[in-house]
Amino acid sequence: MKKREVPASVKDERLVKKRRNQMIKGAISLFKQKGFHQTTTREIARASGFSIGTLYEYIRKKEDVLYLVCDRIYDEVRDRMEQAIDTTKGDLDGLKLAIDYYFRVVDELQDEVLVMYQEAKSLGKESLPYVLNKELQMVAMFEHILRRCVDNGVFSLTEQEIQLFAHNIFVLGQMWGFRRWALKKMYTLDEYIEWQTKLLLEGIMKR
Amino acid sequence: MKKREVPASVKDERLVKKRRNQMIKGAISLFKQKGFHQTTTREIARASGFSIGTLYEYIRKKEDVLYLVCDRIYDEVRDRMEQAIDTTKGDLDGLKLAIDYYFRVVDELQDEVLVMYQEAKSLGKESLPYVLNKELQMVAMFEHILRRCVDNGVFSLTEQEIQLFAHNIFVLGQMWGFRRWALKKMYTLDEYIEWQTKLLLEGIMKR
DNA sequence: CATTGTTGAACGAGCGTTCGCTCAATATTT
DNA sequence: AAATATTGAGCGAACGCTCGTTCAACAATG
Repeated sequence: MKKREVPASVKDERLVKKRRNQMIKGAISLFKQKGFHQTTTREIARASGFSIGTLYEYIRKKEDVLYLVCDRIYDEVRDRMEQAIDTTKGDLDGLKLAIDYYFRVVDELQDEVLVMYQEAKSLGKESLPYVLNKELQMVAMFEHILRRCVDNGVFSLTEQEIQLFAHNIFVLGQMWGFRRWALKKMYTLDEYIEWQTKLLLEGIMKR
Repeated sequence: MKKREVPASVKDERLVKKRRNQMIKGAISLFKQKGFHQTTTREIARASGFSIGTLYEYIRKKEDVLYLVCDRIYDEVRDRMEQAIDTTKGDLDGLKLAIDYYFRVVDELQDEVLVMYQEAKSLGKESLPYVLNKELQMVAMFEHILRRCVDNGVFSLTEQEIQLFAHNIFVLGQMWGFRRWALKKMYTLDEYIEWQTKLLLEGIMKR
């Protein structure tokens, strides 16, 4: 996945990285407040700590900033997940912990997740599939855990059910981020995780 | 809920309604293709069948169009639901039917739902709560059904669980709309409804 | 002819993007 | 080591264009 050198010049690698980081950090904080479309390139430059001219030394189009931001956020979420979750164990507590940890990551990065969620659609035909693919990779982490559980006889699901269930975990996690206007009035994060885990695993039917 | 007369003039009611309908219809089809921000007022006017000047006889700001569109879409979804769902019965089949019907409405109006979902955030501080409230009303329909079921002893849930579960139904329905890029590769609508209903009701645990 | 409805040219703020310039740091020459 | 030349990151005024919005003129209605 080496592609996507946004400009083409041959500047100092260190500097480019540093400037990009300034840019991403500044842009995320602006996108959180006003969204991608209402944020001007000049604002991004100012928030990054350099001028509009310099900004365009490191990107070609405004949309490139959005791409870099989405890319970074996904990496951040994925890194945190990988760092904390053991996808190989395959027992029920492993699954519960994965859900718990994922929901907490979404909570901690809720602004970032919201940005990505709401603005990703503004990416061009070129970048969008690349970003969506990153999302599928995260869903695949849950699929993997579920498959291990099925192998170990913790519960039995078809492959189709595994994939759907993984999507559900993923989306219901995000839901805590993008529907907080409604949910935070009703639950704390801990309660949300607890009830949601219960509903996911056991459903609502009497047993 | 009489508020929100977007302009305030005293034109012929019939005409105002007619023009607004033209506008909403034209705008929805444009927003579906290009989103709110990339759609110009001139395009909206042309798609509505009149001129830019006339457009501004019936709205004050571009955002008013978005408000009208969101408002209409919610009404459309809610009307279809109310027309088909009996919220008073309170048995298991009633719940299943409600889910089934809701998912099919989302499927049928998927472009519209997507528009609302992605663009509602562009509404101003004034209109957004009004629209979000309409969303809660729809969630409340599911809450009502669930409460009746609990009353009838079909299953037992706390009030908190009822509300969360209603949100889950609502969001997992929308998920079929906003994640179709991933889901349509795996399931038909019928399959989606079938598996999703099963997962929602029974969870994944062995019983 | 008065009222109501329609039109689109005109406006101007604001936008993304460009490009000629600056100047400290570095390399080369003397 | 002093003098000179080269580099390229950084800059921001300026450009061209788009788009939301207005309004004086015109058309239709009754």
